[in-house]
Amino acid sequence: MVTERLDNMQSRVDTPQQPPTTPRAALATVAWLRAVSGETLDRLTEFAVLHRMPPGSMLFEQAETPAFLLCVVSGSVELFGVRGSDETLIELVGPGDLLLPAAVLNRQPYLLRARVLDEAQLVMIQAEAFRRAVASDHALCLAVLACEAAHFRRQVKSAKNIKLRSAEERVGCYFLKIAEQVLPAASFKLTLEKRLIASQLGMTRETFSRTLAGIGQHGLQVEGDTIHIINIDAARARFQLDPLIDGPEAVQPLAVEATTT
Amino acid sequence: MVTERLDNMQSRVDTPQQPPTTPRAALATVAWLRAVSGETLDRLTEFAVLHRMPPGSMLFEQAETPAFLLCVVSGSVELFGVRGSDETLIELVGPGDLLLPAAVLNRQPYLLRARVLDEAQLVMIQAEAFRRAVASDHALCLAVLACEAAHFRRQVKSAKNIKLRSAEERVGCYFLKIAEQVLPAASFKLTLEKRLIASQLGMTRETFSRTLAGIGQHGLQVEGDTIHIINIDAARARFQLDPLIDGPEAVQPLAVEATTT
DNA sequence: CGATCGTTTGAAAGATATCAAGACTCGTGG
DNA sequence: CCACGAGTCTTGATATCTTTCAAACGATCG
Repeated sequence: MVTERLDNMQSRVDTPQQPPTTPRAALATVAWLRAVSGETLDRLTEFAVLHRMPPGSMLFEQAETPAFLLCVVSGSVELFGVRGSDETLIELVGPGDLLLPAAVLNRQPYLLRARVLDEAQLVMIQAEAFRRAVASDHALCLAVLACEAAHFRRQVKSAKNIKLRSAEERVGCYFLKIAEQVLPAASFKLTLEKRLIASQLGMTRETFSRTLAGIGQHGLQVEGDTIHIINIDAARARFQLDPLIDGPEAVQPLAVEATTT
Repeated sequence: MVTERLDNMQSRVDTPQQPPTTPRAALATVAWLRAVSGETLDRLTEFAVLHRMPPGSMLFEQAETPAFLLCVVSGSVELFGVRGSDETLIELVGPGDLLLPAAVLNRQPYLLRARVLDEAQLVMIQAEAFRRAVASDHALCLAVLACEAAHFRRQVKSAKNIKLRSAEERVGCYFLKIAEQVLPAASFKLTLEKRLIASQLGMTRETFSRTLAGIGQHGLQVEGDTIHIINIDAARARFQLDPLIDGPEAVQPLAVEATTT
């Protein structure tokens, strides 16, 4: 039995020894900022604060103009598209990720609502300080670009998933993907509420729930929040994972070939 | 009567006096590269080529590893998600935009298939040259970041549109948005094939076609490829545009407050 | 003219959402 | 300790939406 966090958060294995206690120390835990100079990180965190927020905390509302750049140090944050009283989960954000840096950079309103899912530590950096730092520090700019590129590719994958696959296929691939990851194990537990998985996959909880039952016919037996891998080959036959949809999408620092001068 | 290009391509009004004849001149027409030094643009285009491609030309296939960065100078390019024999339009790209720079920067496979829609002029820049230039020129890095940010926000808007609205609402808002733009006019023509609009909006051509008929009840009468604005208030009452979904998303160069030194 | 491609339409099946009710979990306060 | 309330999950019945398959229509182009 293995417990697995979803896709965007394989980095769940992190849990640094000691949780950082200052904004500066928090940023030091972010892998893709490694190439950024200490001075820039100092400048960035000069007026920053490190907050611990309980689950359910609203971080910002759709249409708000960003005052801070938020960086998730630990825990997780859900980003919802909102329309009237309906919400749909657009992205789940985990340790080391920024919350909608595009809106902060462009001084544009947030397109999504952010709410804490698992108790989270967040670094809050003044929006203007962030913009200035990106504008003046090339290494930071490169790092943010890599971060933004990863976010873009995740969105494209999600769009393909929703537009090209049926509800059952989306659910099946979601589970099969986790199954392959934990594979020597015979079962795993969901770490995400079902209503959130359903929303992320673009369907109602009821449809998701029903699909769950039917999926037992394809080698994946669902029992509460644990999934038993009964017949992985049957699952593979029915649900074909596509790396261009289901593959991971980590932040990759820009690599340039050695200059052959 | 007004002819209008869609959303991503309001920049249709451009058509520079003389089409550029060299890669270097072509990049000079791209607005968001204005802050980039001439030397960098020279370096970028040293081994670049400027191609004119007829409609239907395949530019690259899903899963390919990028060899070039493509920049659209004129015309337009469709980006499809592909699964077996199914295609879905994920993004339409017009003059001044880059084709999936995220894949090029990260040396990752393309997630989409690119095909020329309207005859296009394209600058082809060696992928490695592009990466090196971004890594060494801060202004270019900033410009690409702004470009990528705009792309990300477009994807989020599209995801909200598809997950939060019904098929009829998506179609209605699509038309109403154009209607508002051309407003003193009483009608307008579609510049995009209906099958492409349908695909972009996440439905089949048949569903789209049927929805078209029903939409006449809400003040927008469809006749072939021209839409008559019969009753704009009825349309507004039924279809509520949301700037956080339907608003434009142009590339914005990073603006930093004046340094008060 | 015939071929191709995009569009429209019909009829039927299928997928998905909605509404409503019950089961279950979990934390709180009596 | 138990009962309660809130939230989640499941299940059933039903309605709606959407797709599928098929055919016909209309343009465009050699």
